[in-house]
Amino acid sequence: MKRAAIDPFFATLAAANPHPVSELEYTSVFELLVAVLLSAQATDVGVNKATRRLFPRANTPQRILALGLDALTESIRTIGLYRNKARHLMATCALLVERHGGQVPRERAALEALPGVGRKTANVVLNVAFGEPTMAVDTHVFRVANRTGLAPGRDPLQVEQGLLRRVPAAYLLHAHHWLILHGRYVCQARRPRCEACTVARWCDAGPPAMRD
DNA sequence: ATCCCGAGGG
DNA sequence: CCCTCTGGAT
Repeated sequence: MKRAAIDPFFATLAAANPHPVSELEYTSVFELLVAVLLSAQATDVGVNKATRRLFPRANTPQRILALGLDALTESIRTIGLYRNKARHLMATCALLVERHGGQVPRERAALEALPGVGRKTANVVLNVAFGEPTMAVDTHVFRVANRTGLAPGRDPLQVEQGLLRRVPAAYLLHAHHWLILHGRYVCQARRPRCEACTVARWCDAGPPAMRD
């Protein structure tokens, strides 16, 4: 993708999604952290199904610790990788209580020190909960950035650096959600819906007939 | 590089 | 059947 195309690319996505909100359901920073931790290799629909069972039973670190590993595991059993996620979440809750007064920390290093929390999850929490201009690179962002030529890279970190360099500052705060929504509903993995795509004219993979 | 791992779509 | 889904730990 040409550099001059990047601004109109995001302006078009922004116009289509005036309020780019996560489709994950949460009512606190801690619930956001849990939802994102559970979202690894899972759909938002699947995450919401699990958190609708879990949060009424326990939606604070203390309550999850009190719930116990077995009950926690049972509560999220419908989601993929659920045993690892339950173990990680339990350990994360223990750390939050021991080191952070039961609060979700705002520092990247502290976030990434939590079991089950890697760079992508930390970037989401920093961006969505604390308003920092980070770029979380998940499967959608990775695919869209590569396919369109917006920010090509072999691994997520490389794509993240490319996006931080290339995405205009005005769009940086919401670029994460725009790229996810675009990837989920238009630029799908199996069969990208180029015929319905509003930014195909700037896309490296767009049909030649639709390109500038 | 490999493992984890259910649900939904094609 | 196969692939994909807002990855992280070993």
